[in-house]
Amino acid sequence: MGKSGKALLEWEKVEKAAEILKSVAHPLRLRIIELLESREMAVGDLQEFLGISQSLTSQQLSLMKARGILKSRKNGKQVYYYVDRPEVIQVINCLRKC
Amino acid sequence: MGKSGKALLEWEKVEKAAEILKSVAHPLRLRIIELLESREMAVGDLQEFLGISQSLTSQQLSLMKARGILKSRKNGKQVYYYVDRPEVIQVINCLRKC
DNA sequence: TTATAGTATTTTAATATATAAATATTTCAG
DNA sequence: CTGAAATATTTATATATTAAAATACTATAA
Repeated sequence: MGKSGKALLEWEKVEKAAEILKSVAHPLRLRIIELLESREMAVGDLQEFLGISQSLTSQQLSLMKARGILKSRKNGKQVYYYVDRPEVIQVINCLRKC
Repeated sequence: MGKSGKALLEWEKVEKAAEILKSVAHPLRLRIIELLESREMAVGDLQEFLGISQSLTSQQLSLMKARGILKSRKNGKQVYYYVDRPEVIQVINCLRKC
């Protein structure tokens, strides 16, 4: 089994990983991802669930969408968001275990 | 097996988790944790390995120590740092797999 | 002691993030 | 069309983070 330790991430990947972590390292955003883990949800429902303003909800969603964490789908007047990056769910599961 | 989804984290825990993620969501800090994953290291060695200034090295280490991610041990003039929170290593392993 | 190697802290300036508030856009019912 | 519901964007302000530079601290050798 060759060398003892695991290989380090390349620097570019470290930066990418840090960016993903940053996108998620916020209480509201973590909660949003938890909520979206099992099903897609419309903005309004998320907003109600979180008890925060419409614009704050939308801002957080846009941020995560821009960084590739979430995707969205339009249905009439509603916009449904869902997780597009399974690894962030894994990360949260890691944390949940602690 | 009762309910279908997993339970959401309590709000306090969400905040704590976000704080931990934030402490780690930075390329230099991620790299430092990777380096410390298998062994403790002295500040000077880390500094050389990372190719950054002494004070930046120390600042990052202090930050993570203050947040409970790292601990340190003094030996003469040197200070050795090591990871005190195994879960952050797991999180990084999650990311490495992607 | 004193000099120095190793580390830590403080200060500062630039940049980024968080949030609220106001405004804009889109879609559909009527 | 027009109005209203749902969502998005913009703007402004407060706060936090980043990183460099300068300075301070601490342990040891001499």
